[in-house]
Amino acid sequence: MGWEHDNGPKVRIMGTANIKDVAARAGVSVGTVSNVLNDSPRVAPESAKRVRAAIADLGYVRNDAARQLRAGRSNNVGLIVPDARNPFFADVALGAEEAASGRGLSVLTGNVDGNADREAMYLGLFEEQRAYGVLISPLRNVEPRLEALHDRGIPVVQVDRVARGERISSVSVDDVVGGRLAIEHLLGRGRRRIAFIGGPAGIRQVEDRHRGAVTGLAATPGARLERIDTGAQTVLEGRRAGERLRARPPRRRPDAVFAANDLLALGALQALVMAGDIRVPEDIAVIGYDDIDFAASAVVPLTSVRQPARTIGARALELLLTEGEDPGVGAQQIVYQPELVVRESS
Amino acid sequence: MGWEHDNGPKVRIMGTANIKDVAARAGVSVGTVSNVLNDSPRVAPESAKRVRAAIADLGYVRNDAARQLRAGRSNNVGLIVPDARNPFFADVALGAEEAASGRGLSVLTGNVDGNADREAMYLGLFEEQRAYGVLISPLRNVEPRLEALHDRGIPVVQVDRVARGERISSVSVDDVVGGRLAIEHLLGRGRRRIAFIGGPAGIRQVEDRHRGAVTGLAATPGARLERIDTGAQTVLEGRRAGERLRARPPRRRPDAVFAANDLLALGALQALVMAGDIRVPEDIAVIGYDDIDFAASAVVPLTSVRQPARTIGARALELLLTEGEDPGVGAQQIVYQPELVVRESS
DNA sequence: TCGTACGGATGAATCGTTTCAACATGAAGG
DNA sequence: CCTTCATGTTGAAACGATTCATCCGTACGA
Repeated sequence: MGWEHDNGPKVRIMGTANIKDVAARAGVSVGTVSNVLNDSPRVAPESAKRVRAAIADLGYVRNDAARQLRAGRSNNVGLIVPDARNPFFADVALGAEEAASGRGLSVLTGNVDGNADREAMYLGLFEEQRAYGVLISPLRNVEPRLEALHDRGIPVVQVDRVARGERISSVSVDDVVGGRLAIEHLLGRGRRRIAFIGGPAGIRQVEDRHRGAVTGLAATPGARLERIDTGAQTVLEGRRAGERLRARPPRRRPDAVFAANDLLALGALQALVMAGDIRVPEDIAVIGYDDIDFAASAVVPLTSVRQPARTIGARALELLLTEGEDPGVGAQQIVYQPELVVRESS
Repeated sequence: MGWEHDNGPKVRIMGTANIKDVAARAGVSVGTVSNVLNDSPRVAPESAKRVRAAIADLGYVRNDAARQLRAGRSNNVGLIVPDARNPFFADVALGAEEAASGRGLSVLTGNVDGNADREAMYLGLFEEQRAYGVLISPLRNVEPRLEALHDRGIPVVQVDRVARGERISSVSVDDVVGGRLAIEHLLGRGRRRIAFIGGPAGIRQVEDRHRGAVTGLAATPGARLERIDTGAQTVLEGRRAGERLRARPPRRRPDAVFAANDLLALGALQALVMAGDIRVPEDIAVIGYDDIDFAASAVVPLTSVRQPARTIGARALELLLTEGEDPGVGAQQIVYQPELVVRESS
């Protein structure tokens, strides 16, 4: 190459070295360096040592973009969650991350925060990045979009929502059953005027849980279900809904509240007991959904419908792997059953 | 090219089309397609229309790896959080995401879950990906690592921790002041035997808050601070610590608990009041840290030290931008002041 | 008529890695 | 001495987008 001597000005700025520089410094070819990087067995120990020394000297770090370009796909799994502030999804993420580590995959999470545009943005991002796969708990129905990813060779698994079509896999919990469990529990406690507090209409989880509640109610004559819509599924919105109930004259209040998730339930619970004139569960029973950690330490420990969040995340990632390895296998729908956790609030 | 006719077998499998295919189909050069993709002004409307039609027909999606390879950096900002289950970090993330959107950047979050290996893994990942920048709330001191990223041209901002060196920017809240605020509040309520419950020793936030507590205590003779170490900063660990306190004979119990974060505080609070023989705050006052949403809806609404989580995230991202645009500017250390939020638990 | 300016379009070079057919070397076997 | 085999190593091709010097027409002014 003609610059063995006078290496002063040839020194690259630290951190810009590429595989060629490493090869030159170690006195081997780029192919050999690449073999060392991917610890292929076909490298003599002596060469490997020199290569590793050169890497350390130059502060070389592999350029993943080039690697991906060549490979055609990346080793990142995209996880798209509707609301990172909901601990339920943090748990799902944890399950996925645990399953991914050790298999050379990394999970990168995109937080949609209830915004459909951002959901589309992250889907586009992972598509452009040719992610190894995508896990998504969609806000609304985006299956056409997901099938497009699938066709591009990016495995997709829907989390917390059963896929309608037959091409996308999913891992979920039966929310209709969960809603029914909740309502039957309240009915069993003698409650008849029940309020359902739920996030923006159209959100699948909300609708399914509501539907389950309606179903469960049908068998009991005289039982009523009122629906209170909220703008989002947050503690704040729950509090607002609770305040609206508290503002009513006592006899127009429900005798039980079923919230579509624990954030709403905790907010509502707080608003109800705040003034002290309403007792939970005596006057109004409250039940939530997800059984997040905070449910147990609420003003009144919260009855809730538990979902196996971590298991869901882990299982979803495993489905992704099987599809990634063998794209031929058909889609699978895995449905877990929810579990009622009774505490003092009901 | 010789295949204008007989386009049957030439049709690419949907989703594998590249920019050349688009160019061929639109009857223009790849350069022109690229110009359309990056909406450069130098394209005749007519050509642009044909290109867009071709893109739609072929289901073309840009390959980000190739784009990044050429560009030398990506448009993704990596956010590394120590514990996604702590709503505080979800809020920080939200702040960063809001600041990023609209500037063509996406935030991808890596959850370390208290595991230093995974922290290193995500740092390596974002380095290999040549991320636009990295925001990190480090578990322990990783500044050497961060400076390496910095030298490679990847801006780094430490979140929730003041940088020691002068090369890395940071956005944080003064945890020593926060610890002092908490302890002074408890002292002001007449408490003298205080227990500090904190995550694994060595975690910076824990140590700073503890240090602040010790400082605040010094002025009051007769006041004692006991330290109870936990293995992690979770609700569960907090509950365990609370149970240990409850198991003591009444006179050996503290008269106040200061927890290093709200998760610990909520767990401890729950354990303390569970049996009913301990009253909060009469027998034992409890104060937490972060003022997460759930603090207000706890068994006994929790007094806490508030940090402006969203602002921190947003500000950190802005620092990243200024460094990204002009790498010459020096590092900045932004420190916010914490704020005491008094509720019923103290 | 010639020169020039300008809006558009072109396509080869480039980014950094992996892959793989081909090659070099030495040892073992006939 | 000639094959055959195993073990390492080589380096050019390929991945797909962006960039930029160059080129093509056309219109306008002198």
